[in-house]
Amino acid sequence: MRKIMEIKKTYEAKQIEQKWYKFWEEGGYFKPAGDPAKAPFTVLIPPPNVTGILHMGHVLNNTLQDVVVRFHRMLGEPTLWLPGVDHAGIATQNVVEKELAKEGKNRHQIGREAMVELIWKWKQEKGDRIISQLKLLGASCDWDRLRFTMDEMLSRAVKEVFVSLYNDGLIYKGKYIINWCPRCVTALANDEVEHADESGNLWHIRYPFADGEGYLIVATTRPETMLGDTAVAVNPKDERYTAIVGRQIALPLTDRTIPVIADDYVDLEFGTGCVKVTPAHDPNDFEIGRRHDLPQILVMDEHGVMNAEAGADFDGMDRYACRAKVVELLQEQGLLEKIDKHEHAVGHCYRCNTVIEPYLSDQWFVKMKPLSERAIEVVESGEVRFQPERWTKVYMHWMNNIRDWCISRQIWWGHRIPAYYCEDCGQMMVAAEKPARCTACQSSQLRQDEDVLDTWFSSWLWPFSTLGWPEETDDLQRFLPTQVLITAPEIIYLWVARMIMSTLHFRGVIPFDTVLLHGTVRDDLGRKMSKSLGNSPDPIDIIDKVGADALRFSMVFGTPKGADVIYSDSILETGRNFANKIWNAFRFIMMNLPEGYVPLRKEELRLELADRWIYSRLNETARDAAEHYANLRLNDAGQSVFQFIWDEFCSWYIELSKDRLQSDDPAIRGTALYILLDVMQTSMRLLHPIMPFITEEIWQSIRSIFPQPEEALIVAAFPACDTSAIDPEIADDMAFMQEAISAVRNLRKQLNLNPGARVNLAIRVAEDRQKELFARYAAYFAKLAKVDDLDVARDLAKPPASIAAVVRNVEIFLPLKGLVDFDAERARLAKQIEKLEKELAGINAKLNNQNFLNNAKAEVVENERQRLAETGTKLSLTKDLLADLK
RNA sequence: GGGUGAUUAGCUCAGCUGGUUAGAGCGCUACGUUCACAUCGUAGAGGUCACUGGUUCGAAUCCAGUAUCACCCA
Repeated sequence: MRKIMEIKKTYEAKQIEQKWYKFWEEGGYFKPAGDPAKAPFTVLIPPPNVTGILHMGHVLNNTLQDVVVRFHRMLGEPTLWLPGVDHAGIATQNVVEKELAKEGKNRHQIGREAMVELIWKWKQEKGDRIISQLKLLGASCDWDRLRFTMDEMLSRAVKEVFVSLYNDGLIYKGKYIINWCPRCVTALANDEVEHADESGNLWHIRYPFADGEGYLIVATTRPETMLGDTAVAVNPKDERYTAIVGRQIALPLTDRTIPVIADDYVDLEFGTGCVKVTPAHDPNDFEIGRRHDLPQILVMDEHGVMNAEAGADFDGMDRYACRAKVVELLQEQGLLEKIDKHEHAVGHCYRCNTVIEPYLSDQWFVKMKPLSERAIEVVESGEVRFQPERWTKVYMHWMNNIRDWCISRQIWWGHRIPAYYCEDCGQMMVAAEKPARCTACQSSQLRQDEDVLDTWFSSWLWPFSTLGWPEETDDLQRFLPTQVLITAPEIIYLWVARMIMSTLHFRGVIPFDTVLLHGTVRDDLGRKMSKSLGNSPDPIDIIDKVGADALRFSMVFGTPKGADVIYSDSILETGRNFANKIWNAFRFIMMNLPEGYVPLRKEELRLELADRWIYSRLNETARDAAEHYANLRLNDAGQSVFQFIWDEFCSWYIELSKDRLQSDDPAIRGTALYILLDVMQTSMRLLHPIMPFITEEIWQSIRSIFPQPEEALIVAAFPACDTSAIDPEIADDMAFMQEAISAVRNLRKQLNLNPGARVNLAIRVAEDRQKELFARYAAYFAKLAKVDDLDVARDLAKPPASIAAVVRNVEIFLPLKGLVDFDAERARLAKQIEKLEKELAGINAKLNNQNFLNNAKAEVVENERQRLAETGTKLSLTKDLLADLK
């Protein structure tokens, strides 16, 4: 027997995890290898922000990816998980700006070049922290291929794409209403705007007709924008207003007159049914303005300060000061009808929380409609599949209503737009490299566009830019299309859809065939984890405490495909306890290993019921787990392996092996040891994708004494199901023994027997086969139910003063030595009878129903017949028992 | 306002193509320190599957409506 001291009593993850991660990384196991004849399996990481630090959302996302990747690696497919980070334009620039602010400086003071240099420096020093954190989690990415969206290679792809789309007429520069942050002085993408409900006012303002007869009332939440109004709109179906369409309004506080127009956009129900139209300061009004060819009057500058167009009274005022003044003046002039309290959603900058101003400005756009057509087709045809399937609808809805994409950002950190302007003649040139001379006037005075591209403009190229495009690299040939993309549904539009479009356009292939969308990690109150709530635990602390394996298992176990994860420390215990359980099963085996152990040869094994049963179950588990992993039902994969290891291997097989390990017969002992080791090492293979570290540790230990063909579990074969080992008859015999043992344990509990107390049993069987089974495996009862004598016979007389249980068609009697509460026993039997009768009634109802017999499938009917017989027998036996007690 | 989804044990949720005795983890109750594990073991309690109709021989499962909640978009 080995020294117990060698293996700690509780599993301690930390050192073990570090040891094996180093072993894998140095051994090059994360690189695509495997069977060259097999098609590669590739997963693209959703690149985290370079500023990011690991949070629970990353843990979920990357754990799922790693499980899938490891599973496929074990199938022998050349597997590549391609990692990378993105430069996160606004977020990163903000981080560095904040540091600058601590020194009392801002970016404008130090200038563009110095600022960009500073951000690069920050990136080298503090960026990529998340990469080392992913390693702690166990992520098996090919780190030699780590990409960054601002890498030379990826930047080249960005420029190529920009120029190409421009030349195809798919990129254009134009005036557009965008979300504008007056503090950051930049356009924001829709997703960068956070909406919050705020209580504001709805000001009702009188707009007098120009001819002096009467007025209309319009309602607005932003009265200052009236200075830029260029029309009033009513719904064409609105009979109240049909007569006034075409008349002119004298716009208050200005000297302008504006027309009344009719447009379907106007809601008849809302407010007065009249809407002021400010095309330069409201997205809906912008659209109305386009339809009716209205002027666009910009009354504010980029800092949210009113300009000359607003009129001399307001020029130079902040937008909120202006609002107050406008209201005040309207009041004075008797044009303010009323003020209502009004709840409405207000957009805020996700960075600085400043209220967003819809703003008309020069921006660059990608024309999306032409790109969307094939992207719709490939999803309709099933070439690209979303899982869970419901997200297909979300994707389609967006695709069918796609809008042009504003790709310019007024910041410095990112890919600068490759457009150049001639200082002399104003000519615009788009080119990957700066032209030497103006194409129109030959001037050499050229200036590059100040704006940079939206970060998504580099990440939408991720499927091919990371593989070396525009070079025709081997990687590109080999790994595109990739297989599974695993990400969060929030970025279906921002990223997933755009990748599909770009890859189809530039490569003519789909980027991936399956998109797995997972849920959000929430706290135990169901709230999203967020910095401001402070409800987000640091995953690194968790890994430090219980290990990455425990964290990974806990996350996977409780998370069905696509569902949210409710995280609390209590779910963590599931993984921690499981790791400990596995560890102790392993420890038990090692403790029983003789010095100089040599495994038996397969032919020397002397298999008995439990052995055949555990192999039968092992193979079923291998089959189920493989299916679940392949179908991305990772929680089910975890569930089946968990259940097999804990409830079957540990609770039954190990217990039953204990006596045999004490046997003097080397064949008996050797058989038990062999199977313990073999089932254990196979189980480690099944579990490895989810808990890579502990499984590698145990598997390597076993391998040193129980030879395995592979050198490391990470690249070991995932067990194929040996269907010949799955034996329903064996399973049924074993189930019968288990049911009987449980029944005896139950009886013991009825009597409140001490767990150590030994008992005798009498069993009345119905078939000779059963008698043989009980006789042969009496040892199981001795071990697991503390039974000494087992008296088994077909015509066995019920022992006097005994309590009994019915298992299938067998009666098990436990003679009473001490006192028994007969009332309690009668109550228990009566309850059981009631349950059985109810069940029987249900079965009878079905079988007496001619329609059921006619319509149901033959096997369903047959199944009911069998149940009728079994339940009937059990019921009558139980009734006899009760009668005996009366 | 438009869309998508959810409602099953005290809690968090499974239950995939209608036929199960409706499951799991945690929690709860009782007993237990026998030589893998108290991060454990054994046994047990606990559910009119949100509501109302419908389809069907048969509905937690399919359909319609109602209620409550959540998320996304505007």
